[in-house]
Amino acid sequence: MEPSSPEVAAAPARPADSGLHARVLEHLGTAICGGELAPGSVLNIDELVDRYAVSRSVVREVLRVLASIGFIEARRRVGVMIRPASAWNVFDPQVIRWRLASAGRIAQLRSITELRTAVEPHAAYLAASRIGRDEASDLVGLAAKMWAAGEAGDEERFLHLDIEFHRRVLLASGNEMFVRLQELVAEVLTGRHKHHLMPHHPHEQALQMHADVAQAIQRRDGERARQAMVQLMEQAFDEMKSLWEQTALPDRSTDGGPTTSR
Amino acid sequence: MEPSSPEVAAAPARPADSGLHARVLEHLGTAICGGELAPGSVLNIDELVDRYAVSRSVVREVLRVLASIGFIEARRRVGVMIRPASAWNVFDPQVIRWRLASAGRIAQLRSITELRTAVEPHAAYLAASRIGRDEASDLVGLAAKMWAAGEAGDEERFLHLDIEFHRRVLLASGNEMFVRLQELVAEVLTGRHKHHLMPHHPHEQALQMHADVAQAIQRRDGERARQAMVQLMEQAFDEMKSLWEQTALPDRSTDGGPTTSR
DNA sequence: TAGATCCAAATGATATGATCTTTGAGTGGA
DNA sequence: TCCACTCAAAGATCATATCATTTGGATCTA
Repeated sequence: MEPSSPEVAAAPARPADSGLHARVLEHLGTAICGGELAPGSVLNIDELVDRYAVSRSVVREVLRVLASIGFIEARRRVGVMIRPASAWNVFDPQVIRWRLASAGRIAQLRSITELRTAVEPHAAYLAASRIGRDEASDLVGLAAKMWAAGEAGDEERFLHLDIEFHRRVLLASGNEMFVRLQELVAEVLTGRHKHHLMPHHPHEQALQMHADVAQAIQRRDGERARQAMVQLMEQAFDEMKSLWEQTALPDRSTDGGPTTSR
Repeated sequence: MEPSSPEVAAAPARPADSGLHARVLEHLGTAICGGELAPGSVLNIDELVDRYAVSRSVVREVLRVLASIGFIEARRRVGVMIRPASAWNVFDPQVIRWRLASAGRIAQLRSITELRTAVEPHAAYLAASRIGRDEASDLVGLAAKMWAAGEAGDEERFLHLDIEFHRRVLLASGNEMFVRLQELVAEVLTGRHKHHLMPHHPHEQALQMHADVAQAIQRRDGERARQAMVQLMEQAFDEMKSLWEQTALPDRSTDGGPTTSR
C-alpha cells in the first residue's frame, strides 16, 4: 500500500472525511436528503452492516448521529424509520451541505436567502453599536476592495471579498447565532456565483450599498446600516428570483413516481 | 385511549429519555454547556466508561453525537477534547435546551430574542402573501382570544395563545427554516413568563399589535404586517431588556448578595 | 365469535474483549 | 541541533454475545 513515500501527494482529510464513520454517514445523509430513502421507509441495522460492509459499531454510531439531527428514529422490533423533512434540523451545517448537493438545492438556497434577508439587516443594525474601531475600519476597507475588484471584473476575488464582508458584519453583530449563519451565507453566495446569477461587473448600486453599510456601521448609525443592508438583500433576492421561478413548485402533493424504492 | 389504572403515575419515556445513551448524553451535554467541562480539557473513553458505569458502545455513541454538534473533537493518542462555544451548533434544539438550563440562560434568551426580532417581521411579511384563507382566519381569531385572555388577566392562557400565535405566523411564512424557529420562540416566551417579565394585564398596545399583525396578514398587506411585528418585537425586547442589564455586567459596586456561586 | 391473555420472534440496546490505525513523544545517531 | 526511527497510548473498528422491549399472532376464556 503506502510505504510512506516522500511525496505524500494526497494526504488530505484533516477534519472529518476519511474513516468509515464519515463515509457511511455521508452516504446515508445524502440518500435521505436526496429522497432516495423516502420518509416512512424502514431500514435495519444488520442490513446496513451488510450493505456497507462495516461493523455494527460504525453503523450504530452513524445512526445515533442521524437520529440527533432528526433524520431517523429507531424503534425496537421495527427498525430504523426515515423521518419526514419536517423533523430535520435544517440549521445543521451538515444537513445544509447535503441539501445543497441534492435535488432540493434550489429550495435550500431560497430558504437561506430569505433567512439572510431577515437576519442581515438586523445584524448590520446591531453591528453599528457593537463593532470595534479597527473592525469598522477593516469593514470599510473591505467595501473599498470590493469596489476595486468589481471595477476590474475580477469575479473570483469579488466573491471572496463579498463573503468576507458579510462574515464580518455577522461577526460584529455580537450575536453568536448570527455568527453561525456566516457559513450559510457563504454557501449562498458561492451558489449564486456557480449559477451565474451575478453580472460580470457587479451593479454599481450593489457596490455603493456595501460601502454604505460599512460606513453607516462605522458611524454607528444603526438605522442607516439596516436600511442599506435591506436594499442589498432586496437586490440579491431579485437576482436570484429567476432561480426559483424556473424551478418553482414541483407540486409535491401526490408524489407521482414511486421513485427508486430500492 | 388510557385503559390503564388511575395511578400509573410515572409512565414516562416516550421519545428519548430513558436509556443509557440519553442519560449520558444529557449529563455530558449539560456539563459542557454549563462550563463544568472547560474548553480544552480532555477526557478519555475509558474514564467515561468508569464514571458512568456503562459500556464503551454507549460512550462512543454519545461522543459521536456530541462531536456532531461541535461539543468535542476526538483525536487519537490524545483523547476527547472539549471544544469552545464558538464551535457549537447553537441552532441545535438540544443545545438550546441545555443552554437555557445552564448559567448562560440569560445570554441564550438574549440571542434568541435578537434572532426573533430579525426573523419574525420578515416571517409576517412572507406570511401575508403565502397564508391560506382559513389559516388567516384562525390567526385573526387567535389574536381575538389573546385580547380576551389579556382582559381577563388569565396569564397562563395568554402565554399559550401567544406562543400559538407566533407559531402560526412562522408556519405561514412557508419557510422551513423559520418554522424550525418556532420552538425557540416558545422557549423565550415561556422564559419571559417565568421571569415575571410580563405585566399581569398585557399592555393594551401589545394586544392591539397582535391584532394588527393578524389583520394585515389576512389582508395580504405584507408591509403593514412587518411593521406591526417590528413594533411587537421592539416592545418584547424592551420588556426583557432588564434581564440582560441586570445580569450583563457584574456591577459589583452595590453587591447585594454573593448569589449562587454553586 | 369476540375479546383478553400469553408467548415467542424480531430488532434495537448494551456489554465485552480483541485487533487495527494513527500519532505524540521519546530516543539515538549523524 | 536536528532528523529518522521506535514505541506506546488512545481512538477506530470489528466480532460476538446477551439483555430488553415491542408486537403479531397463537391460545385461552366467556
